[in-house]
Amino acid sequence: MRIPSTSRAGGEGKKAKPAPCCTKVGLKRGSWTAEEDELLSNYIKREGEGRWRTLPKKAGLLRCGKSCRLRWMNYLRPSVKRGHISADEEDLILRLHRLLGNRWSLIAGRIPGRTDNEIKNYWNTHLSKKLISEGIDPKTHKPFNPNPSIINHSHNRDGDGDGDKGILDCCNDDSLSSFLNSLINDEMFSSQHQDHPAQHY
DNA sequence: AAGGCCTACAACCGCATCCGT
DNA sequence: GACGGATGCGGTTGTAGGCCT
Repeated sequence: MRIPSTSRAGGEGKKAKPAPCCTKVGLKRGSWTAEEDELLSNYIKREGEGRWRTLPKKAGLLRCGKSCRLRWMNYLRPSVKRGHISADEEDLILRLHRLLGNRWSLIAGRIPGRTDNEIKNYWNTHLSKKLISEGIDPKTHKPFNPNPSIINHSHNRDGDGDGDKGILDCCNDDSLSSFLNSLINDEMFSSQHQDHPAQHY
C-alpha cells in the first residue's frame, strides 16, 4: 500500500547482533534497489528458484541467500498479488487463523497470491487489533470475558451484519478438527506439487 | 507550518526442519 | 543413526509516510 520498498532509504539500522549470514563482509543489507530486483528476477527467470545459498553470487548480487529468497517470495514473484486485502480474503484469514493459529505459511497457502509475510503483517496491524477491539482474544479467538452472555455479541465483528457471524460460528469442535486435518493434508500435498516447486532439490 | 505520534510493511534474525552424505 | 548444510518459518524491528495537534 504504502511505498515500494525500493524507495525506502535506510533499513540497515538493525540491531548490531552477530548474524550468521548477512553480516559477512561486503554483503548488503536493508532495502532492495530496482537494479537488485532486476538482477534477482532475471536470474530466477533464467535459472529457476532454489539454491539460494549460491544464487546471489551467480546473479551478481551482494546479498545473502536468505535475503534473496525473502525478496523473491514476498515481492518479486509474478504470482504475488499485491494491494488491498478484500473482505473475502480477510474473512478467510480469520477462519484459517482460528483453525491453524500463527501458521502463516499454511494460511498463505490457502489464499492465492498472498504471502505469509503479508498475511502476518496484515494480521498484526489490522486483524488482531480488530478482534481486541471487539473483546476477542486474537490468539484463542475467544472472548476475553468468559461470560457466555456476551459471546454472541462479540462474534458480531463490526456490527454491519451480513456474513460476519460465520467466522467464529462456522465450526463446532468435531468439524473443526476434521477440517483442520484435511486442510493440513491438502496443504502438504499442494505445497509439494504447486506452491513451492523448488522447495528442495 | 512544524513537530511529534502512529501505522503499515519490508526486511532481518534465530530457530526448526528437511535432506543428503 | 549422526552430522552438517540448506531452506523454511514465525517473531520482531526499523523506518517512511500519514495523521493529529
